[in-house]
Amino acid sequence: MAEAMPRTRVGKRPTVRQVAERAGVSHQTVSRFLRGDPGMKPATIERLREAVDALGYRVDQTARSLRTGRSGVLTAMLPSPVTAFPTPVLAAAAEVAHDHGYFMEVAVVAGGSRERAERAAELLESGRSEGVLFLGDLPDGGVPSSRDRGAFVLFGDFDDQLRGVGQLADASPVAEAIAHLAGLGHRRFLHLAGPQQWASARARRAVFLETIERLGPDYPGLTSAGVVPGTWSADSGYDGVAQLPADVDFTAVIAANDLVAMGAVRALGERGLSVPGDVSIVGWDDQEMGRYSTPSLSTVVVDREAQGRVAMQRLVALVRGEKAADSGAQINRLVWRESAGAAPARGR
Amino acid sequence: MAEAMPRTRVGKRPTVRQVAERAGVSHQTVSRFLRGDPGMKPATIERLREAVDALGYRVDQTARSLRTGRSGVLTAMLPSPVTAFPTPVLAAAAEVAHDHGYFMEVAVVAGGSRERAERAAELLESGRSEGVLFLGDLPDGGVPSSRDRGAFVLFGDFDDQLRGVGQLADASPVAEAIAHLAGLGHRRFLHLAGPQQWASARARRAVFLETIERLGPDYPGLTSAGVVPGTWSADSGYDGVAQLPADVDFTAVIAANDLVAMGAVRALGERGLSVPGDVSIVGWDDQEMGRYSTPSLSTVVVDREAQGRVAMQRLVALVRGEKAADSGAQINRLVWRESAGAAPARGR
DNA sequence: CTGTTAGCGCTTTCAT
DNA sequence: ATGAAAGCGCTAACAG
Repeated sequence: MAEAMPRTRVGKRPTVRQVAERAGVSHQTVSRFLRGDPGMKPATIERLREAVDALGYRVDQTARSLRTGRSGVLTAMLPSPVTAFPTPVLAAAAEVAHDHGYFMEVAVVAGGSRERAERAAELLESGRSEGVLFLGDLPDGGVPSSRDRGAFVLFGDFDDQLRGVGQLADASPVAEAIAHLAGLGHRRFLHLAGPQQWASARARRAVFLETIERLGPDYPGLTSAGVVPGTWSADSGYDGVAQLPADVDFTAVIAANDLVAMGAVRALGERGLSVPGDVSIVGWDDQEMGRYSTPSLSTVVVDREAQGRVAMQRLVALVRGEKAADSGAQINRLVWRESAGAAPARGR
Repeated sequence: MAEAMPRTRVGKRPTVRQVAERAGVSHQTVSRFLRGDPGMKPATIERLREAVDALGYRVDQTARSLRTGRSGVLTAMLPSPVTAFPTPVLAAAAEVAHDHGYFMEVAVVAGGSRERAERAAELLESGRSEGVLFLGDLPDGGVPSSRDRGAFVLFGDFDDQLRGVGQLADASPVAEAIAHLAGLGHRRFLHLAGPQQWASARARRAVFLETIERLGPDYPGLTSAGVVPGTWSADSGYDGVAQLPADVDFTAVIAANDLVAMGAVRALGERGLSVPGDVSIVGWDDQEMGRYSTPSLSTVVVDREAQGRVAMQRLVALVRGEKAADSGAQINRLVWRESAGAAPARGR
């Protein structure tokens, strides 16, 4: 029962030497062939191609890595208590990695940012990975900057939705939304903020406050009705509104994301406030469901592919010791749907 | 400018020999220590622990893999044109892998099932991974059963939502939903089916038809108003209903998932039909937004953690040549919310 | 343009 | 309970 299985390696894979023998060359020449060495006699190449095919030979990546000291692997690291992750981000990143000759693996790490930093160090120092891309909230105590073994770490300046954080401008759609709504007559804005350990949540909150301040002179009466702390969940949006004191007055809500917005819409309804009749609301993410809900949600469309691409380009550049090209791609775009409209007539 | 970076290995990592020297033992003994060999003198152990700590030594996984022939890596493979993937599934799988001493990597592969099968073979045969877990729709032409190099492949009998497919019973909530709704007076059921290359979509469709048939005798007049082919998207649900001929008569809809359900709700509304006043509808997935939408969606709650766990347990068992324990966990649970209710009074 | 010689860092016999 | 020798499959150097 507990007899250890023999673990018989059924069909040992062929090695360079076997290929060499079959092609009538030295194993070294095979190696050259495998790496696509430019200067080789066409005849030799042909014989080698034949031998490789016939034997079904594949390079042993482990052996190659041992010798070269490079694993050819880059890691995207996800925090685990995130319910869903947009695969377009990952797919785009993987594609970029692939184009540069790397294999991208994803590590899903449960626990806090400490655990992730730890795992990253482990991956790097054990030689499994050459670089780590931190997705999600930032590791608290910074990032292990272990440069040993040629390993690099791209500091996690990409956020949950992979919002770039370097440029605070990335939360600019919040400013845009406020300006637009102010133009429609709205004056009192509420912000349902996301979890502040996430850089994107912080950015949105900051832009919210700053914009209200900045636009004040242009729109007399423009004020913040408050910033309600919360999470990324629909519950949070619902509770945030439901637990608001009765005298809080507002006609526009900037929600941390679409889920929060959806929760808020329901809570508003239960308070007898209709959207967009009494209150306008804007989310973030362009979740598919929000396009068909009633009301459909005004939101910020995020270019997930671009996020993944940009992030991975930076990591690849870093690992190679090059300088990352600063692609100024426009990643976020505000779209207006049913959940936002003109401010209600004055006087309640 | 274009000067190739020297790629100086800044701080070459210490090896077993350095540790051995410092601890005054042979490199061999270090190896034993690393693998936790039981029979060792406590004093030696202590000296080794000290040396390892002091030098900041970490095992070189690449070298170890080369020698042992086992990479210690298992791969979860995701198809790429899937907008979002529930991380709980991945997290649970990763945890199980970890508990068994494996590292789980995720590979996001763009393209069709052919590309994924190809990539799997590559991973296995190159020795990077010891086993692959196919998530998402099934590779068309079966799976590469390469047993070389001790590699195994868990055939992808897990679906998009990781619905186990072996037991068709897994779509049983559909049967349950129909029975419940029939009890509430519904007689004409419409099915908005998911993409049929996904096993779970096929299963739901099959159970739908089979249940209507089976329950016919108990509920006179019970019939299918049709099965509308579609995808997993909200668009699909919307179009499916919007393009229905005017004379199609039904009071209950079984949707492929929540997105489809949400799209359908809107299309119904535009046809002048209210949910659940005129039509009841049930989705699948328990998407967070559906809990707060108006109407909130009746749906099937899926235990994502259980799915990930079960899947990985099977893979680990397979790789080790053991037999997988058939955990009969209850994974799906129907919940009733606002979108479903009694059938409207007869006679339209 | 191709072959020979070493050796990456570790673990696995086999001694002692 | 520990040490010595050998080699996993590959590529980097240096010859030829």
